[in-house]
Amino acid sequence: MSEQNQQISCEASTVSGEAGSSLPSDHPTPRLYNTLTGRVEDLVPSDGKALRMYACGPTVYDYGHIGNFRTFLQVDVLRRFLRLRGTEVRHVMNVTDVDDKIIRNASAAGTAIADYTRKYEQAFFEDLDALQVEHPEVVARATEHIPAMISLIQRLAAQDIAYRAEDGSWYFRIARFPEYGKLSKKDFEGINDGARIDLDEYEKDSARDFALWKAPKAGEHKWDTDLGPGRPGWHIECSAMAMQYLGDSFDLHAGGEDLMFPHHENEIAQSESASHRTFARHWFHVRFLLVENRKMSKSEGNFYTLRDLLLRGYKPSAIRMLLISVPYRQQLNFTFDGLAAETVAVERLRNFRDRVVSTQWPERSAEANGAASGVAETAREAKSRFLAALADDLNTAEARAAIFEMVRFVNARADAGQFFANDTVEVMDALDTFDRVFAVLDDHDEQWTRFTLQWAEREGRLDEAAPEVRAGLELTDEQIQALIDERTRSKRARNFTRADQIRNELAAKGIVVEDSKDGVRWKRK
RNA sequence: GCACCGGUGGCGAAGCGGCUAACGCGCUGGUCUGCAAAACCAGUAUUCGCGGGUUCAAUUCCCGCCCGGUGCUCCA
Repeated sequence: MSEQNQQISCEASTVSGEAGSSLPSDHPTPRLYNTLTGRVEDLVPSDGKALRMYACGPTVYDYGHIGNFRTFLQVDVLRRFLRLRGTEVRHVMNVTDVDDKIIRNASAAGTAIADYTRKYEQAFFEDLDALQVEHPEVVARATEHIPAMISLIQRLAAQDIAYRAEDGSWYFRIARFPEYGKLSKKDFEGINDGARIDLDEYEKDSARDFALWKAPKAGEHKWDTDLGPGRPGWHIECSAMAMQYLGDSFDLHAGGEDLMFPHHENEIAQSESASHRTFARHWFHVRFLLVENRKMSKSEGNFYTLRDLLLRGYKPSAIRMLLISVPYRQQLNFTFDGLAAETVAVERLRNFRDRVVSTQWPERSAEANGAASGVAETAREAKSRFLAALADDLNTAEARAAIFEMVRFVNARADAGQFFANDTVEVMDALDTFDRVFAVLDDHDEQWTRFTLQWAEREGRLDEAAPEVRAGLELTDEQIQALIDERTRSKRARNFTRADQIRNELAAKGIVVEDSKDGVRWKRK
């Protein structure tokens, strides 16, 4: 019924895509698990035009860690997949640039909070770039949306759902929102919270009531507003900005699993109490990752920022590949062995693309015309399997498997002399489709490693960089090429001792040399 | 304690009622190569945490147990 209507409206918006070869059957409707309903459901723009989504962004008080980035990466997979299908995306992300931690850290550093947060906000977007994460259409800073938050609180106050406590803070009256708990599936009916917490201390009517607006403590940064001086609560920030940019009701809200309660539950309570409409129809939660089988934490000593990993010599592409490859609803066990494995896996795909693009493939002869080598068919099949897997609740593991199977098959055909010039189109189409979501084939790794080293130098943290990383970037491309040319001359002169010496020298600096019929290739490991 | 999720080869990880249990990495042997690398071929889990049950048939469904993780406390 409604499902069918959605399908139709969705296809109408798909047609605008450029790829004429893409049949509708190649583009099954994306289905995604919805935390709110507990079911896998179709995900289509409710207005038939753009998918409106809100994703909780970073609190910019420090550098982002790999757990943060798993969430942003999975949201990136979602938006890239939607765009690949031709669905327009309107993606809003907040930047929380005021909260307790920021206020504390800024005052400890003796700087204004804006100066303190600017650095980390910039670093956050640099990290996203390193990981090839597309930027949202709208990035909204909390501190620039105070009036929207005030007016939302006022809407709630007008209904007596928001109330002012004695100290000037404003709270949300949970008793007025009977559906409270519907997202996290918690039942608050039987809870007698007064028995557990000393209410006077909180100046709240009920212990569960949460802060919308916090009265300032002495000397703290504050905004003077119609509600009185203070600063916004965390939850109201997302409600206000989501509603400002996406309307009272929109398609999807995303975030890490820990945000489900209380943050997202509170967002729902605030927003739906104010608007009397469904806030977000679909809720997308990304599970936590483990590091070496333990929860990542500073006390465990397994806490890694993206920059930590880059300084150790791991490539952004491998990190992206690893964090993306395990479907978002599964806990992912991040290990250094796994990261090394993904480095090789990315390498395999890049080698394959190079081979397809740079080889002079024979034209299919007239007599061979009838006998299909199966390459084009396999590529087409791989592409549709890839798309189907992603449409099935973003099964990235299955999706990449389809591409790897194609790679092995095509490599084998090519070795057997059964790959022809006109097969390239289909194979590259499958590969490009893969990469529009996975985004690991273009090599930006060296660029970001270099960038991170420069950053470390500025921050006085160069000693954290692995020696091989620094050594690998010592040689310029020109110097490397000169050595390779010398090696080639030595080889021609059958001076293999010198040739191998050069190869070993380069290898020590992380540069790998490969010979093939089509010439010498080199790359940074 | 209550709630939820997961335990599949050396590692990571799909599959979730019946196909030889994907895929990546690793390892072993081979082809190619001056040697490597890349690529390919062959091999690498008679078995899916443990014990019951349902079924003609279970890794896939149900029950119990063990182990790991998460939430309940402004950490993605």
